[in-house]
Amino acid sequence: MGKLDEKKRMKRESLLVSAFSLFTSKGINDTSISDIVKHANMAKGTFYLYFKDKFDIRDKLIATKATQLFRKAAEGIYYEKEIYTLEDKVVYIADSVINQLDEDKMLLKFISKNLSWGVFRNVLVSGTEETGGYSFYDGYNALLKESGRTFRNPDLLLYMIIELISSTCYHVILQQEPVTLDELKPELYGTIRDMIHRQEITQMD
Amino acid sequence: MGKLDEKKRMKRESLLVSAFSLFTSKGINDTSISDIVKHANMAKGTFYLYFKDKFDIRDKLIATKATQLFRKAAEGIYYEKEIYTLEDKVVYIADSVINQLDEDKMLLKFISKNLSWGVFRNVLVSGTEETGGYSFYDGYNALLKESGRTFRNPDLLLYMIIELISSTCYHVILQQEPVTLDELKPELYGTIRDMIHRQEITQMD
Amino acid sequence: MGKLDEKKRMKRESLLVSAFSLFTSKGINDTSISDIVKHANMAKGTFYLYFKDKFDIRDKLIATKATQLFRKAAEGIYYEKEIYTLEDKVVYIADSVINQLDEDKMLLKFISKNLSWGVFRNVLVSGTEETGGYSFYDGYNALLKESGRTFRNPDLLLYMIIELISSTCYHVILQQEPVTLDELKPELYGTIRDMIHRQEITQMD
Amino acid sequence: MGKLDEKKRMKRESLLVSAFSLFTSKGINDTSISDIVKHANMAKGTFYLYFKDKFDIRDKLIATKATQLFRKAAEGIYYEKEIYTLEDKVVYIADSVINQLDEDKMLLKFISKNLSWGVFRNVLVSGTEETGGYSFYDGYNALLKESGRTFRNPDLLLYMIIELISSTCYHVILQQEPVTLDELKPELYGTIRDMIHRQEITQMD
DNA sequence: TATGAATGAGATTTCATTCAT
DNA sequence: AATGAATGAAATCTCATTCAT
Repeated sequence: MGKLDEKKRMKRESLLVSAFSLFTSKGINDTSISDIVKHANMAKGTFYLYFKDKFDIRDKLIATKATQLFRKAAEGIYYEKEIYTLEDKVVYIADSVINQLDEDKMLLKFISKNLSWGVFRNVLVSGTEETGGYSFYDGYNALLKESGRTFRNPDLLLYMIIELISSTCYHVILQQEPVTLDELKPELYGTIRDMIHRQEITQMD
Repeated sequence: MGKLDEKKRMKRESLLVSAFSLFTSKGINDTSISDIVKHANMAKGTFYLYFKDKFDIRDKLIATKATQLFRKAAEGIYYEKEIYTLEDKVVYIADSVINQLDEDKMLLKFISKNLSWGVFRNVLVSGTEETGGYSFYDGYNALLKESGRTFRNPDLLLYMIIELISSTCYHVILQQEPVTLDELKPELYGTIRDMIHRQEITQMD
Repeated sequence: MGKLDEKKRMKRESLLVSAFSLFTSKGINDTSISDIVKHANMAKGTFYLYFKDKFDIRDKLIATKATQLFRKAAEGIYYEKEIYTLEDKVVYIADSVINQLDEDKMLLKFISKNLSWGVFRNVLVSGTEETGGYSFYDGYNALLKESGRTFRNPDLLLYMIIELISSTCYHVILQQEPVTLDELKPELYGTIRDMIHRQEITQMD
Repeated sequence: MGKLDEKKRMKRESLLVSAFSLFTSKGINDTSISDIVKHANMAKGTFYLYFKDKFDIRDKLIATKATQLFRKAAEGIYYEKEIYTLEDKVVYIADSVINQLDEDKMLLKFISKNLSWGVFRNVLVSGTEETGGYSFYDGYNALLKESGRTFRNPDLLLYMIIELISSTCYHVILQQEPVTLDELKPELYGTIRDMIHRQEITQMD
């Protein structure tokens, strides 16, 4: 991580920035490696010193961007005093993620088109070079434990929440269809609370 | 529909079949028009007599496949005697769709990668040449009316149900991750029931 | 000529009209036979019943159009009373041709791009199906004879006049460069008179 | 000019040579980029490193060839002792150009089919990469000034001379029709002298 | 490390022409 | 005579990847 000297890190960063900019504006299919290096003011061959191909740089980008997104959302919770229940915390994080995506629609497009559960696990569960060692998954499990409550299948719960959010928000944010984001939010957060409740194992079970 | 003579209909059908087969096995990006016509045993130029380009044939395919899927699910309900409540009916249809996709994983891949809410509306709401005039949307609204109950935003309800199903089932069916389909189903159907309940306007509202 | 029944003549005419319209608006290279038949509301195969290929129909068009152009110019001279000298007559005809082309720039483009001296001879010297038996060349020679004067090489004279006119007028009419048509005309007509004078054999020669 | 390293200059030159050879033998329309690179022993993609498309290479060729043609003609005049009048000088240059074209009929075909007044201005008036900074137009104006005489519209004079030469010589050189080149020359040069005379402003004007 | 010229396979698309109906 | 579906050769252009410098 700290091994690469500064100059090399800058080149790599520059390629990532260019690729993100082009992927989100023209789409991955219509972005060529030529485009990326031209945008980054480098020679074509240089690309291959840092990345294997277009899909390699795409995956590195998703890791970086998704990590930033979730880290920022999770960090915010420390500054909030009045959030006590698990439900409130999960909804708080969800809301933060959604608001970030609403403000950065390019990011939304990019993440939604490319973030699959498979990639998600790789990115958020285990730290990679891109994530800087941060693991959202660990944070989620800490939240559950902290609450002192028990859940049947925490992985499934997380999975369903994430899929529900990402799938419903995409069109709503980009097209305001079939409802606006403000109309969607209460239903969405209500449903998330229901999901948590449904998964809880009470003493009576 | 009856306008095109049989031979032309067969050619067109043959191209659709070939395209579907290749799209699902190699992916749309890695399927060329050359591949499609070769697979269909035709000359390259023939493709352009029937479709504008690769995206045109893709859209026609989605329309066809999605319509078949939903129609089959909705039809089944007529043969079931013991389903009375709206919740039961919706879950029955969802279950039918999921089972079809579980049995035809190629179809699942294709639909999931390409069925957006935008396309969905075009396909299921209004009849096109591909749908043969069938409208799933009309059927859904009939179901609601039939139940005698009132809902705040039926469109939003349908949107959320469809997005939840399609997003959660994709990885579960294809990768059995993070749970198996049998483990997912009760949670999913429970959540769908919660969603319907949540949207209902009772006299006390 | 009168052999073809009316229906067939109409089809042929329709193809010629469509081709001229497309050739002048999009250029010959960018006009396909498909375009022509589509514009003429016919089936593709029909084209080949009347013409061999694109160049065949082009040549027929040039013949028709060039003949009309020169015939109209030459006819006008009969209605003019005050034109006596050969020079005046030639300039009169030249002026008429130029004015026709100035008024119909599509025609100018088409003729200039396609009328070579080789084609010109075929078209204007000997009557073809397209020219309806009219020969401008005969008319020209009659003019010379009528004047009672003798010229070294009447063919060369005609050739030089036609080439000078067609080459200088093209850009001037279309681009008004390097001068306007009104500025060009006196120089052009003066030069034509010089040419005639230069070619005349006087008794002193 | 000295910027591109030798190897690149050679490749580019090789493409120009191949294109010229094919354009003049088969015509531009019937020459494909495939033909050009095959003839130049290169890969197809290489063409696009040097030229935008077929029309780009054509324009570059015209510029190069036309410049060479006029430069050579204008240079010759310095070695001639016995040429004093403006008329003699212009006729000398015209004769040189015509003789060059007579000796290189491929060049004649290519230039005549493609050299329009618009292109001519771009090529001969202002120096481009292809012309190496040489401007025939400047040389022409210097000739006029040198003569101490005044002309109404020097641009028009040049335009008419060039158009007359290029249009009359094409068929005569290639087909010996309607006269041979030797028969054409005296008429042509006589007419050029008339044109110059006609444009001169004498004190009596 | 970095460069960028060169490659050539391959994708898309057009279109003149044929021929069965 | 007229049609128009089918053909498949051919044209244009792109682009990932290599490699000599």
